[in-house]
Amino acid sequence: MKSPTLHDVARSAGVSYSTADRVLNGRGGVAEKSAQRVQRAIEELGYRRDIHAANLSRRRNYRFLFLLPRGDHGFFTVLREALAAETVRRMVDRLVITQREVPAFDAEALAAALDAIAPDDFDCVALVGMDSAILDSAMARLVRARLPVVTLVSDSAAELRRSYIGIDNMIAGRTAGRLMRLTHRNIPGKIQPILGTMGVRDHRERLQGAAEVIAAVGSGLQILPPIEVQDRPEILLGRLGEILQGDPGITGIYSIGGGNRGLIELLDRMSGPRPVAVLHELTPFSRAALQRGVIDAVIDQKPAEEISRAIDAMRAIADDLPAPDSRVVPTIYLADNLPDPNANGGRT
Amino acid sequence: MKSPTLHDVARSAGVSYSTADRVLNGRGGVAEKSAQRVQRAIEELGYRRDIHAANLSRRRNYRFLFLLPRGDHGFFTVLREALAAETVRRMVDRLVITQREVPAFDAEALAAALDAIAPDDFDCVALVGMDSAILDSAMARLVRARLPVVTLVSDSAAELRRSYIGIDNMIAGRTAGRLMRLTHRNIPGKIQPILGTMGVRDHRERLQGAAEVIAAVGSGLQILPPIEVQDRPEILLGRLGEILQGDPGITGIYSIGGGNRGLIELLDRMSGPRPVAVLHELTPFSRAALQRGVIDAVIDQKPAEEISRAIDAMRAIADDLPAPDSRVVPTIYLADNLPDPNANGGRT
DNA sequence: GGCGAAATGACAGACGTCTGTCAAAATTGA
DNA sequence: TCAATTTTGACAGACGTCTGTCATTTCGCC
Repeated sequence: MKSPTLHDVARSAGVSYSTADRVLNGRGGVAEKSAQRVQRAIEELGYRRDIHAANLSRRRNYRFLFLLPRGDHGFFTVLREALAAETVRRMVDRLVITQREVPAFDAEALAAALDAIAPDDFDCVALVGMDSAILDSAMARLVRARLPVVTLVSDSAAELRRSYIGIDNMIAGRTAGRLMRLTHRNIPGKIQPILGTMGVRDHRERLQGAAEVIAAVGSGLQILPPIEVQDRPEILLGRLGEILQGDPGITGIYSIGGGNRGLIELLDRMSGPRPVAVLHELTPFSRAALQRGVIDAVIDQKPAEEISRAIDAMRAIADDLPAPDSRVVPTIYLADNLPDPNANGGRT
Repeated sequence: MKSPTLHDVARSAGVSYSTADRVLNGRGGVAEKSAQRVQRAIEELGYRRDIHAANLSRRRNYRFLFLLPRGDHGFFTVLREALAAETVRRMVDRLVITQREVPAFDAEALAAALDAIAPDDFDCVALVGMDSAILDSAMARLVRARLPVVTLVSDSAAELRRSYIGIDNMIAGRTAGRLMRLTHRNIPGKIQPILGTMGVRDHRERLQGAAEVIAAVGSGLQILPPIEVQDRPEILLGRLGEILQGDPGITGIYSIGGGNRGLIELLDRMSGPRPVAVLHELTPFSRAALQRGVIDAVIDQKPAEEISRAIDAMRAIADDLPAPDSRVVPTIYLADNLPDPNANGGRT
């Protein structure tokens, strides 16, 4: 009934506890054949080390560092809050989580933050990846110092990071495209994509995914060249305003990332029928817009779930278990299936 | 840096470890003022008992029993598999989970299964609720025997169960309704609901939710009287076949529960444009149908997540912590955002 | 057979908590 | 004031693992 202990293993292998321990923890100084007998006993008995007893004994804490983008960017705020909630919830499990803020979209600053880490202070680091050679080499330095790194929300340096936790942006884009097709069923239309900048891979991928689905033969839909708003609401208001005026045939707007607030403002001011609007990331703004019917759908990557899974992955890494990548499936929120805003999103 | 131990608390309160322990574990025989000093010290130091050390010491396992419906009903199969996966994943956390199967939709059998439980063998029981006085009284007996119960997927006896983990079916129905409106945008249409039986509260609630949204003023949509298929595919094939023949104005089908396979079969055979089809529960069947474009959307309650949260709730109950209800938000799957079928769904 | 090195076993003390026992101290009541 | 209670403290052994020390045994080799 009860699971075997290392003492049981030792007895079954006909060796002393000390020897079994030396094998289990790879301390060396064990004859080959003894080691094999211990290994066999472990397998036969189905021994699993009691990780909690082990952690107790070694006074071990899991010290994780999260480097999260600063700023009132809606999504990052949600992400930081999710981490804060998870930090206290996981304290009981010996998780000591440190949250540091770094400037958003600034690879050099992130690299500098990495360089400032004392590798012995943490067991694993999580960061939001970016395409940048400077960041890559900073990550390489960390990894060389034996501090594992995982990427969160946005991947980078796939050979260096131990795990990526986030959505597949191509899938997110396809999902948006599918929503456009469903809302258009046989009716021809034009979809206007809006994005921060084509310089961000995540945005490019979403656009590509959406384009694949929207422009498929028989969809009757056409996807227009994207507007780049560079995170500046006035650009959005101006350019999109013009375009909508000039072409009343626009039946859908896909906001790929950035500029949600400006877009919502513009839609709020529109009179008469408005295009179908699909946005990314559930924030207080997009939630309110959904609820008052100004937009139709929000595709969300569930930051709370990403945080929770990232922590799981980091713990697996710290415990030397295989940590699989964790692809989060983007979820679709409509006006009716919004999560309870008070719930801490992730779990319970 | 490191968190205080009960020894620290005792020292700070000026009492012995024994006394602090007596207070912490409510063993009695402690003078009121000593108890207060200990309590104050606990608060001042922010003491949190090390639950893992405690469990180690008391040789404690969390013994949970799940009573899950038997049968190849797609959803229940997924649910059982999710539990099996979670059972092994959580073994490391001292969770000993027993899974027993009971006949599906059979309140008396479920009640009998409850009566057969030895209350001392488990720390908490999870079951899929049903409206039934017999079940209620069996639950009452268990609760009186000090064995807490949580409901999963479907609620019942809200005063007896300690926690409900599942979706709000009204919300699920509204979400389906919203999908119908989005796919119809201004185009009038008729929506045909299909359900197992009006005798199941979950189905009634979904229908009601959908009706609220579909029949709202200005939607241009009409909701037809539901077809009850009683889980018998031939009824569905016959009745729905007739109806579709007779009324080509049907533009949407909402399958509320049960009969998915029959519906998919029928849609597969249809030629020409088909109505919008929204189903519940992701199963191998509905997934395949989504992928080949025979249906448009699946509303899923994420069984793996429900299982995971149920376990969390049960553990909280066993540890005497408050266990909040956990409303799972129904999620929408389209052809493009399907989860990886190999992933164990829930976590990691 | 004897030497050195390698391998092994035996302990002990720790981690933070639980549980039981027993004696000493403090408090209460008559 | 004394006895009966109540309260308290001290201790020991446990849970399963880690870690270090030290003595003993075994082995390979000359």
